[in-house]
Amino acid sequence: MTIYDIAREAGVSASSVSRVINNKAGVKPETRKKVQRLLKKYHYTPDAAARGLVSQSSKIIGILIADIRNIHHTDGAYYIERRLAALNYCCIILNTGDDDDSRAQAISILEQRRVEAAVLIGSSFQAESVSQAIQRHLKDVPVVMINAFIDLPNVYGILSDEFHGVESCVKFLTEKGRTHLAFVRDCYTPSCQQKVEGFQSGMASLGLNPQRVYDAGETTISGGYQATLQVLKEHPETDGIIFSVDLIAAGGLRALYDQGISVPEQISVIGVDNSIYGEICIPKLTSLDNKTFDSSIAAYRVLVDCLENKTAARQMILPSAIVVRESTP
Amino acid sequence: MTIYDIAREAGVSASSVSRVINNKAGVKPETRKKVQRLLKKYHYTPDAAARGLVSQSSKIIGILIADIRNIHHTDGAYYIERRLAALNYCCIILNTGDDDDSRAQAISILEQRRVEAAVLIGSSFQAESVSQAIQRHLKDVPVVMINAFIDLPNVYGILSDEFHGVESCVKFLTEKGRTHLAFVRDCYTPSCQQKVEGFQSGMASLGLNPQRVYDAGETTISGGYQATLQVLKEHPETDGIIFSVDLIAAGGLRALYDQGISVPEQISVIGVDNSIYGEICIPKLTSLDNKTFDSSIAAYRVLVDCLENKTAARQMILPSAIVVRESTP
DNA sequence: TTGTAGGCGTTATCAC
DNA sequence: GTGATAACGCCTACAA
Repeated sequence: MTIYDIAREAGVSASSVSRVINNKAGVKPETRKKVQRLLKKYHYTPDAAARGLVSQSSKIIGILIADIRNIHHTDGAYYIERRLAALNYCCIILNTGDDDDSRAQAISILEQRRVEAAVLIGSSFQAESVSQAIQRHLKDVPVVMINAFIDLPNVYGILSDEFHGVESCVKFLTEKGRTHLAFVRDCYTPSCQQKVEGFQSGMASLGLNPQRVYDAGETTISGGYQATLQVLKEHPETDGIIFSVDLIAAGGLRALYDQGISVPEQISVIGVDNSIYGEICIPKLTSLDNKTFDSSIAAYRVLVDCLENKTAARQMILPSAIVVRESTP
Repeated sequence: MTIYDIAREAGVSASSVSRVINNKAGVKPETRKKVQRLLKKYHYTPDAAARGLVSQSSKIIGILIADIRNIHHTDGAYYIERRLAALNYCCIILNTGDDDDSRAQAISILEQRRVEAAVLIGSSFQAESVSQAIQRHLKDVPVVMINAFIDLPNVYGILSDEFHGVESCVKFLTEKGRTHLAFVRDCYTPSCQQKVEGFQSGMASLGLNPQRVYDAGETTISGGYQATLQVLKEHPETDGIIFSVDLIAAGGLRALYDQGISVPEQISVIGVDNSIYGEICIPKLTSLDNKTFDSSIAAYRVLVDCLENKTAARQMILPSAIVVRESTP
C-alpha cells in the first residue's frame, strides 16, 4: 500500500495524498476528507525509510551497549529510548561485547543506518579503536558517551566521578574506625580502573596501605565470593571491603556469612552502583551511587540539544554519593 | 558520500560501483581495484534505507518489551539481538509500557519501519488490543511472542508452562510436609494469572485451601515485604509461601528475617524466574525456572525459520522446572 | 565489461 | 487546489 494506491482510488494525485498525510494546507476540505477515509480504511502507514531518503533524516538513534543485561546500563538505555520515542525517534540497540572489532563493526552499522546520533553506554567504549571508528563512520553526528569520554569535536561525555567517590568511601570507613581495608575489582574497564585508583589514593592520603587490591576475575557473585575468601585468608585482620560493583559485593556478603563473620560489626562492606542487588542483600548493602539515572537524564539532554543544533557542554562530571544502608556502621 | 561520488572520482558509472560493493561478477579486475581503493579511502558505507527501498527488505526486526529493565525480559532481548545481528539484521527495541494505546502505537511504528518480523516479549502482549494492532499493521510479517500467544495466522507463541510449574511447586512443598501455603502475586498479567491458577489448582487437588492468594500490588521488594507481613498477620500458621517472581520473594525473605522467622525451617519460600536475584538472597532462593533462556532460543529459531520461509510450529510450550536452593528443605 | 534507464515510496517545487 | 516532475541513494535489467 503506497500513496499511489490511495491516490488512484481517491481519484487524485499522489501529491494530494502526501499533503493530506502531512497535514499541509492547500487541499480542498472534501478532497481531504475523501483521502482521509481511504487512509483509515487501509490503515495506511508511510514508509519511514522512503521518507528518510527524501528528508535526509532517518529519525534513528543508535544505542551501543557492551551488554544490555548489565543492570547498570539497562536503565540508561530504557530512559533514553523512552524519551526519544516521544520525539518520534527510533532506537536501534546493539550489544557490542567487549572486543575492539565488534565495537567498530557496530559503529559502522550505525553509519549504514544513517543514525542521527549515537549513545555509547559504558566506560569500555573509551578506547582508541572506538575513537577511530567514530572518526571514520560517525564524524558528522553527535555521539554521547555515558561514563566515558573521547576528545573529538562531535563527542560528548557524561562522567561519574567514581575516583573521588571511592576515595570518599575509604574516608567514610576510616572515620568509622575501619583501617584495614581491601578493594575487590571485577574487571579492567576504565571505570573500574578509576575506582581502584580512587581507593589507592584514599588509602595513601590517610597513610594506610593502598596495595590491598584483589581481583574477582569476573563480574559474578561467585567471583566476589572467591575473592572475599582470599581477602580473609591473606588478611584476617581486614575490617572493611569495598567492591567495585554491587553484584560482586553480594557474593562477598555471602562469603562473610558463610564464614560466620558479622556485617557490619566485624567487617564493613560497600558496593558500587546503588543497584537493586544491594536492596536484596541481607544486610542491605551500602553502595556508592554513581548516578546512573542522572547520567541518563543528562545524556538525553545533551542529545536533544545536539539534535536541535544548540551547543552543549562537551564534558560533564557528576559527583557520586554514598548511600548508607546496613552493611556499614 | 554516495556511489555517484565514488563513480565520478573513479571515472566509471554508478552501476559499476554498485557491482563492486555487492561483489558481483562482471567487473574488470583493475576497475574493481580502483573502485575498492576509493571505497576504502572514503570509508564509504551504503545507505541501508535506500538499499531497503529497492530491495524491499529493511533488514530490521522490531522487538517490543513492556519494560526492558525487567530482568526477565532483558535476557531474551539480548539473545535475540545478538543472534540477529550476526545475520545482518538490526533490532529496534521499543519499551511499550503496559497500556493498550502505547502498545498499539508501538506496533504501528514497527510498520512504519517496515520491519521484517517482530518479537513481542512478555505475557502482557496477550491482549485483544494487540491482536487488533497486529492485524492492522503487521499482517504480513511473522510475529513471535515470548510467553504469550494470539491465534492469528502469522503469530507464533513460545510459552512457559507456568501453570503446571507452580502446581508442581505446591506439590513439592506439601511433600516436604508444608500444607499451610500462601501465594503472593505481583500483578495481573496473563502470565501471573496462570501462576495463581496453578497454585489454586495444586492446592485444591490436594484438598488444601486454595484461597490464600495475596497481592503485592507492585513488582518491588517492598511490595513483597508488605504482602508477607500481611500473610503472617492473617495466618501465623503459614509454613510455605510461593511468590510470583523472585524480586518480591526477596522482599518476602527480608520480611521473614525481620520477623525472626527462619527459612526454610519455619517457612519455606519459592520464587519464580530463577533469576540472579535468587542467588543473592540469604538463604538462596528456590525458584521455578520458567526457561527464559530456552524461550529465547526457541523464539530465535522460529523467527529464522519464518524469515527463511520454512514452516514453524505456531505454538510451543516449554515445561518449567524447580531449581532447589536453600529456601526450601 | 560497462553504462543507461527505470523504479523503490516519499516529499518538494513548480506550473497550471 | 491540484498534478506533473524531479529528486533522495541504491539496485537491476537491458542495451551497448
